[in-house]
Amino acid sequence: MATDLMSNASRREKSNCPISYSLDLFGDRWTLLVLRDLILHGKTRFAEFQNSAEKIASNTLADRLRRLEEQGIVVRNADRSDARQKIYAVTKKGLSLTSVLLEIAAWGASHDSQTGAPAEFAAKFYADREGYYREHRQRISSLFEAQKNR
Amino acid sequence: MATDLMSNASRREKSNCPISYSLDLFGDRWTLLVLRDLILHGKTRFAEFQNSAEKIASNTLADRLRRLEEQGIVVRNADRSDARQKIYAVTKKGLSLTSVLLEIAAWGASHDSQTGAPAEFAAKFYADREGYYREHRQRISSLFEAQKNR
DNA sequence: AAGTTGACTTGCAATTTGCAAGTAATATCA
DNA sequence: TGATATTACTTGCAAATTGCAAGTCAACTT
Repeated sequence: MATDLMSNASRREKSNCPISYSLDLFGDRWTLLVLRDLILHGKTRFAEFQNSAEKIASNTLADRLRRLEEQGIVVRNADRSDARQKIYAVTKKGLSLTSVLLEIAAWGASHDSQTGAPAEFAAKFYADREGYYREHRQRISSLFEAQKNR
Repeated sequence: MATDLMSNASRREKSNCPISYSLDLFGDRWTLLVLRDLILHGKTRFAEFQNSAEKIASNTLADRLRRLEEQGIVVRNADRSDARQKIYAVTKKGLSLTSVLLEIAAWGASHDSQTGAPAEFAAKFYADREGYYREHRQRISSLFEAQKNR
């Protein structure tokens, strides 16, 4: 599997567009799902990511985690009480992708008639994004704090 | 090239997650760049998309436009004054992806030291998203209005 | 000491993508 | 009016990415 950073985007010509830059880092089918698990579901271990409903392959997961780490979006630490386990957590840079995730979630929730998201979610989010962030900041940033104290 | 809808996501197990749903539709290296060109740069023709700095291959572009059309995110109309040309435009559903694009752009602009985005963009956007949307709504929705009147 | 667990890696087949070269239907030019 | 351009694609093939199943290997657990 791809070892060098950027191989994900190696075929695309460079541009100075910030959207293109972002997509080089997370514009693929899996990266944002891993970040969703980290940021919104509080998952921290390899096996937990594998257990998500979408069933990412272990080699792809390893590759995505490696890239995210190389980009400073996640950090990998050994678990103190069990050295086999590695604990993944988002950095501040990674946490700042929360609004991207929520925006994508709100769009999906509004357009997927089969969505599993709570019925009010999208409406509440669109009506007052800042309010929504404020309301959930505690929960979201607590994940980050937990990681800092390791 | 993939002809049937969803082949892009065929390998991923279904889930009821709205993020997963969204990524099935635009979680790849090219789709959001096409939407960027449509929504933020006002491009409307096949050749215009091909001319963007990232140099999408023509078969991939055709495939992405086809999928977006199948999903009701863009519409394709013949140009009245030149039947060779097709005019692509976003629908309301497509236009509602603007906030996703801007959120991704702001993140990229904040983290890419080489970004071509104006220096104040990300700061202004993060300081007051609603204000930013309000300020640019005219420009953005005019693209939509132009399409509606065809 | 033997078995289990967790986090990966490896090999190979199936898919997707990029590249270069078509093709087909207009439109424009001489 | 016939020849040449344009525009929006399609096609064939090579290269890159992904998924799947089966390891590997160090650290627990019993």
